[in-house]
Amino acid sequence: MKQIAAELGVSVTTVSKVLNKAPDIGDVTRARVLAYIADHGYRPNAVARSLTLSRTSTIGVVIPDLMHSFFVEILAAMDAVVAPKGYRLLLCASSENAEKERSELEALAERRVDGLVVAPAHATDNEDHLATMMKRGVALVMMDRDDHPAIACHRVLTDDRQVGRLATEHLIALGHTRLGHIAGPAIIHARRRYEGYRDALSAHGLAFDDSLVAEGTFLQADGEAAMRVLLQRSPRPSAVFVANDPMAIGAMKAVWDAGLRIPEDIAIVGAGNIIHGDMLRVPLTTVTWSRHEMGTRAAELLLQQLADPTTPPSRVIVEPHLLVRASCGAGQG
Amino acid sequence: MKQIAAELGVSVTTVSKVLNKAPDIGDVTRARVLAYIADHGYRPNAVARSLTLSRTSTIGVVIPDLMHSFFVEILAAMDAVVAPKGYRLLLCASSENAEKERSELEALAERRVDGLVVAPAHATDNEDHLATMMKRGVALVMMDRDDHPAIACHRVLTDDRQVGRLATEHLIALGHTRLGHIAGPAIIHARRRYEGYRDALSAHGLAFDDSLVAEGTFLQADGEAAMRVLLQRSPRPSAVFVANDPMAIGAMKAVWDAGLRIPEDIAIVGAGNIIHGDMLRVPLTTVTWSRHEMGTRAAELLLQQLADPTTPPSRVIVEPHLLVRASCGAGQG
DNA sequence: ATGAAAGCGCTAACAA
DNA sequence: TTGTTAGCGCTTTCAT
Repeated sequence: MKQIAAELGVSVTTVSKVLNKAPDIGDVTRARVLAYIADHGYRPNAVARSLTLSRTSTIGVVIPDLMHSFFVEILAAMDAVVAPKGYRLLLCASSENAEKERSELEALAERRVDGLVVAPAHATDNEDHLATMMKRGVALVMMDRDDHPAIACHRVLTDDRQVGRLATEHLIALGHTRLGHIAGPAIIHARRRYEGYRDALSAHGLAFDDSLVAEGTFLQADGEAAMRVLLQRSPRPSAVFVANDPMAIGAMKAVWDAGLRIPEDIAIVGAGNIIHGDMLRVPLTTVTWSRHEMGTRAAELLLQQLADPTTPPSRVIVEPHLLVRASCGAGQG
Repeated sequence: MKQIAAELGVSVTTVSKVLNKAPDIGDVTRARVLAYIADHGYRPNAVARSLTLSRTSTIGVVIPDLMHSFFVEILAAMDAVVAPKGYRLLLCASSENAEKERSELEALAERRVDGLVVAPAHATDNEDHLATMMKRGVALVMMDRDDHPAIACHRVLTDDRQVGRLATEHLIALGHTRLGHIAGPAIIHARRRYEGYRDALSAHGLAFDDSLVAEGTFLQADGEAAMRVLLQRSPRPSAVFVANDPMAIGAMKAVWDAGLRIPEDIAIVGAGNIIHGDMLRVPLTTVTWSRHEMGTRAAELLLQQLADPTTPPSRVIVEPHLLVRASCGAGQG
């Protein structure tokens, strides 16, 4: 393409300089080049540019669930800080599946993204990839999830144990004593929510009953299946803390399919404040924290790391709080 | 990197051939190379590869609303057909904004995507870009929206006029006579839904009342604002066809905020079958069509176009049908 | 103020 | 079966 631009009788170097706003270019030449570009509709080739610069101005983002508004909101916040700096986001979904995640990470590695924001789908898998990418100089931020302790990267998280506590204590305050939990998969993030649940139980002298805990992968379908299991227990729990909102919605479905009512027969509290959670048949009480802050902080850390790769890893915690709606019953207890 | 692989005393060509599974390579050499790659964790540089091949194996996707499950479901379907062929999707959101769309299209052009799937946000803007990209040999599929008639590309659509008819006739069958419409923006797709609404009106001898039509951009917030406008009319409409589900949800919010009931005071029908539409406080009656089929067909057409750029443009229509839930009241009327 | 030359990591003829 | 050579489109010293 620049060949063609050399039709103006200038060198490719000159054109390149014009495009990069180099100062050492004559005004007339610059004008000529700009004019030519304007009406011939030339677009620089980012691929070639990336190759020479060994920099793609692209940030890979790997999230576990594209259908969950939580991650999409974070994404939007990241994009807002990163786009003005000339970076683009390359979005990948792992579907809470370590293998899919691996293949996405490999693709991102081959594409030579400058940075990476990931909410890992698994506690141990793919750690090699993450480590390799860091070693290669790819800036890494771990987002929402806190596994892979050996990876020394920035982390933007919420206080998951507190999430579990807030949710469970709300239920307890409402007078429930037979409390179930639908847990997430075997990652530390889910584990902490579970621990928060147990914290609250023991803080209030309630016995822990193993049979009242079911497990899912954080996806809606699993929440439904898990709730069906809990409904088999007798006596069944009168209230359930579900580890995230998509599963909570699945759980609600299971409750209604069983002909029971929320919250009269069973109270439900989720986490993550999914979109339209306030518009549901029974508005979902949930624990929430700022997606905007998570996305913004993650993006800022990423950019900082890109600017100065020696920045020591930091750990930012976005505080959660309870959002009371209708799915646990009337008042604040 | 291949320099380093030439540590094995072979040429880069040889390594390249191994990676591309060329047949003319000795078994022992192949094995040695593969072994080296395996334990040195080498990843080919897709940027360089793209440069030589002038092919990125990337398909750009521009959708208007990342928070709308409709598009995300289509995306998932596309990914499922395209990924096994070695293509990756590069996702961009226009937020129903022509300027944002323009900047995303420019970025995709610079990145030299091989193909493009777009649901255009505007009837005329950015047509130059689309045309230029086609001229450059980028395979283009227009998805869900049918503007830019001058662009001769594949199109995967639903029958939008029929969408409007189905929705409106449902309302009429239920006995409503004062029918409002919350329309989408000035694109043909929205216009057709509006025409379907008018078709149904006149087919049943109902007068069209201009004051009962409000307009939004397809985003939820606009649906809410538009419904507030319609509620000012007196008498207000007893039923409203909203051009898509996100706006329908916004509209529901406005109705409830005004202290009215759905469907008793006002019936609502949407279009697009948004996720959790069945779980809303009042389950949303909507017109639906297969996102899976749309995504699959779009992806297949894209691949075909990539394989044979001379393929004449085709036009596939995915038929819509009514999905009755509760937001318009009891029975089938 | 402008340009020549080298090189980013890869693939594709074409030779050997 | 393997290697040599020549680019892909760009940026970047370093001369001029």
